[in-house]
Amino acid sequence: MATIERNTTLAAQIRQSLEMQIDSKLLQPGVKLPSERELSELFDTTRTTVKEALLAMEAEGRVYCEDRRGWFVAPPRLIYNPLYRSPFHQIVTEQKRQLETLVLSSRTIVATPTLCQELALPTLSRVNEVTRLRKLDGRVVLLARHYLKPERFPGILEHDLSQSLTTLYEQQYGVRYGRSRFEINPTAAWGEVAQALMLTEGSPILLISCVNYDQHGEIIDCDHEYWRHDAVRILVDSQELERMKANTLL
Amino acid sequence: MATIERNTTLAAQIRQSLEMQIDSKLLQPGVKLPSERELSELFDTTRTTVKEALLAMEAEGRVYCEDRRGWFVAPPRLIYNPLYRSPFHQIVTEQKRQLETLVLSSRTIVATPTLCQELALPTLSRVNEVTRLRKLDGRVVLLARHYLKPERFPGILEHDLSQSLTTLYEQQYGVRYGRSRFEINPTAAWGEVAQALMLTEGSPILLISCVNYDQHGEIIDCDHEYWRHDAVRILVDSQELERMKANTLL
DNA sequence: CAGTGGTCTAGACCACCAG
DNA sequence: TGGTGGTCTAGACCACTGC
Repeated sequence: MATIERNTTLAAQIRQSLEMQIDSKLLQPGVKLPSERELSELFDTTRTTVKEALLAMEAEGRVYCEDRRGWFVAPPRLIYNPLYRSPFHQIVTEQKRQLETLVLSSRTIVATPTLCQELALPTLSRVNEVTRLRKLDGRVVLLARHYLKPERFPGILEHDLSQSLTTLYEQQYGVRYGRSRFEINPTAAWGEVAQALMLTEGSPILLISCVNYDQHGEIIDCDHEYWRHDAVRILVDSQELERMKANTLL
Repeated sequence: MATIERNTTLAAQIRQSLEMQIDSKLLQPGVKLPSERELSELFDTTRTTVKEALLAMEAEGRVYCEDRRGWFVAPPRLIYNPLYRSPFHQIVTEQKRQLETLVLSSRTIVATPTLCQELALPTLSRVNEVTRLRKLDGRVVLLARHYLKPERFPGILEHDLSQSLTTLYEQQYGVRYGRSRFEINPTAAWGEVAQALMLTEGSPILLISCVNYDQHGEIIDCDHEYWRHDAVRILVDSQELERMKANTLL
């Protein structure tokens, strides 16, 4: 919550002013803020200073920016447990939110060295790559690239890949997730990633990389998830893991 | 790795130029970059543009800024598993790095509503708060605030709190960590946190909140860890958890 | 085509840090 | 005290979006 404070900098005053509007629900999640130019007139300053305030609020996850579209009030973060490999759709609906999945591409490629290492493959192996964009309540929040071992999922690229891969694995191939391992890196978005997430080049994002194993401990696939950093909150409970295990192995 | 590309923007060219120097080890981790003014002359541009390039590199974790001190080449990230509650000193030395811990304050306070909830305490309970600053290879990377249930650790504030709390708990109070639960929030640094981490107000950071339970499933303590976002890489393996459990419970 | 943010210029004054 | 980044001004042109 924003509190009234004596603050030295102009940018801090702009921030507080906007935060008070947001806290008081006068500015609702998803609503577009006035343009940088309008704000700079409102606060009798320049775009540079307004932008500085907005960037700090963006870092905090209070507002977000869509490239050349404008600034918006950030909705609540999605709570996400990367170890909990249930269908993503389910995770989202349990939080009473709406998911949309777009398949950007699906193809077979030669694995990069990093991928070979992650999937424990010999060099120059081929892998299936599926790139999907996910929208939360209509907003782009996640670009996910899945890399599958082709021999485990023959012909999978012919299926409808906008559905849950978890379900597809299980129903079509009898493969279920067992243990998994993930890594979180705060980093920046460039090129395609920035474009897909509608971010400016160099914006901070969260990169979550998962490696998944089946019920027999064999590697199934891995994925690289590029998240808008304000859209997610990671939550991991070691106890929940026990329950998951019970569910998976029985 | 930076590759030579035709890039449109000046800021991107500055970035690539600096990244090439870093990749080629001409600029070693920890080394100070030329001042913003020098760089702007070097690249025949203004401080604004130089700063834009530096901020993007900071988001990526290639460089970092110390408030009013200058810009430095970022050292490799520390690999950190928040579920793995072994002495932090051990985690750091295993990665052949050097840890320094400074106790900033230790006192008894009235728990905030958030804290009461996290620790499952009645409202207006008192808790012991220990604030510590941690340096990795001489660089401030983490401000950690621990909140302990006072009745579990009578007189703990009299001990030397710059040592491992894990060890202190076990040796002085016979308390060992069992399960735990953590949460990761990308957010921004304000006030004391920004100051302690030598960050500009509003810089992006990673907030990791942990709640820890003892071997009997009772809550022991929780902590709020404010990390410089470029200093850490979270890694969690569900299998490792099994081993941990075996170690803790036997 | 009007409006948006993205990028960039060429300065200025300040607080703070280090020698 | 000289040099650093922090903050801020008052503009400009551009690429792209959305009507």
